[in-house]
Amino acid sequence: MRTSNFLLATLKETPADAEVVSHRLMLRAGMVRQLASGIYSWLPCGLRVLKKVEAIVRQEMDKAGALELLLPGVQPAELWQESGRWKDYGPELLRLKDRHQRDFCLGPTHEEVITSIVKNEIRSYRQLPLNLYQIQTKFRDEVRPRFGIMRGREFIMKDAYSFDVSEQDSRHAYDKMYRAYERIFDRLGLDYSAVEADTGSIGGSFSHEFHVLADSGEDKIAFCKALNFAANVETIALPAPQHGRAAPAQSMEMVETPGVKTIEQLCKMLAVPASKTVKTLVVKGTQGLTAMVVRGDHELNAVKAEALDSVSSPIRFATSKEIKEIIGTETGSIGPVGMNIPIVIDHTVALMSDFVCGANQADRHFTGVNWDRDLPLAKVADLRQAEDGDLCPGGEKGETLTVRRGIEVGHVFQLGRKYSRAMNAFCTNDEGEKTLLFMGCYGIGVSRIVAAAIEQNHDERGIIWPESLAPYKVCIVAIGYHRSEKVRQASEALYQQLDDSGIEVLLDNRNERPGVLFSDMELIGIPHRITVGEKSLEKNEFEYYGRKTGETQTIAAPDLLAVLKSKFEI
RNA sequence: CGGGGCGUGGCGCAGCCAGGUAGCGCACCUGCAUGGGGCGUAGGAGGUCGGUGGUUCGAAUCCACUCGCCCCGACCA
Repeated sequence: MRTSNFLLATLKETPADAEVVSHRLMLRAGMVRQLASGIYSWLPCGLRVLKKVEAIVRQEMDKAGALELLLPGVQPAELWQESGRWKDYGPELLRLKDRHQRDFCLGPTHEEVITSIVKNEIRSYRQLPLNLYQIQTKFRDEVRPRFGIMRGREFIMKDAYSFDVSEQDSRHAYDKMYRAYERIFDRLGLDYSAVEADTGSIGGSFSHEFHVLADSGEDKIAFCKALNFAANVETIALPAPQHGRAAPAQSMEMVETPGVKTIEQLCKMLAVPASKTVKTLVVKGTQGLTAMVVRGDHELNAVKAEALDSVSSPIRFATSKEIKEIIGTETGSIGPVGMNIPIVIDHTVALMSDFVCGANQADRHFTGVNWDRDLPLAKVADLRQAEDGDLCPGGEKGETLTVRRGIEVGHVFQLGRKYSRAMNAFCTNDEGEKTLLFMGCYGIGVSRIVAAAIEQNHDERGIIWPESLAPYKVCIVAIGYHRSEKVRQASEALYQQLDDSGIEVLLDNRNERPGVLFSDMELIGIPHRITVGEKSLEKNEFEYYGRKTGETQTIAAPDLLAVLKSKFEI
């Protein structure tokens, strides 16, 4: 391809809306354009990268024995009513009506459709195991789309579904997918980690998420190097600490805390560390409201809270109106002392003494509060999120956890019989009995991977593609293409030679200043650059520049192809 | 959903408070010049100021409604 025939939609200035680096660079490099909130068009340069990701995913899925198909994006409500998710899915499911006023939705995922196909086609265990996948556009009406392609409403996903006659076979299919995912992310050239994940509302036996490690990630991942353990922080159970509770040293006092709404403000005003305070969060329970108490410097783990019988699932926080009506105070001054709704406290809170908490009166807190003496010890549970430095739950020698941020790009899941049961997907086993199928589902965020790869591979000049993802492998920058016949001929000949060798090459033959050519090629992140100019042509040489290494080298013309190939990673 | 912010040529912004000729930079087009890192120079084209309604002699500017986009949100409950 020549840039003279290409839509090279690069931007010199950064659009004001773009916050994270991948979003900025995708816009600046002319890869995507926003059409509506969370909805993007893919321009040629971006599409080439997207196709690279797709191709790798497709190859490895095929190699793992999965079969590709393509399912509809628009799905009838009946199917979702059958599985129960028409009610359960909530506003993220975009619903619409056709001209006959029949209900449909835009598929946010395809368990229903795939199950309906399989239950009609599969009769016997002899037809199994089966793993079907597709690469398709999905739509989830996110509350708050953000970070460009990273959390869009419309996005591209590879989703696979396995069907087996036994739990053991299903486990087999799961392991196979897990290994295929490792190969995929290796080939994509990403720094990633497979972590134990929450099976969430879907239930199921186990699940792993694949995360690309990046500071802009929305998830927190805990690692334990010593034990080779990694998990999403929300899944990590934290056992009760073994030490006891210190004896009370202070008496309980009410103090004025005007304007204090946050733990930070509270600590500042009273000059106490956050670990001496507690925060009380009010959530909707199965009967009325319930208070959850964690230490001031800890975070409530929504998954753990949800798991409690007394808390409604999905978890919902009480509104300020409800708090005012039932507890009779403003947010910011809530505490367990004299609380008139059920209380659950975290393990660590149960072991605190002389702590600070809200007094359930506006602008007042208590100091020197102690369990048993000032208030009865409440129900104790594991409520908080694991943090950097916490003890590794599997460790016995005091191993600690390190927490980093990750972007979830893949998820493998055992579904068990949830959907086959709801939708009556049976087959006959080797004893002639009808038996419910065991399912697994396996997702990869194809479009998100493009953004994640940029988060991990960029510098101040632009994107630095891993070779496996680059829109073109080599670019030829022709300096003086329109002025020098020599340059034009040499660059065209080189272009032809590379193209004939099956190398994806972009010839920049625009009538622009050299600086413009160089910086655009660096912005869009082409891994290898050959510069053709009169100076070097006189010596029958080309100049090489490596985007990732910054390496420059002059290469004698006859050696060019061989030397260039030696620089390729793949 | 709550809170905040922003909609003015393709992009980035000023003008709005104090109503009166719509402006700047980049990009674009035409010359000249230049040619190894987003040069220089001369000229030019392009906007019913998100939409609707109102106030006014007069609205980008004031008022009301509305649409769109962005950011923040247990941190405290």
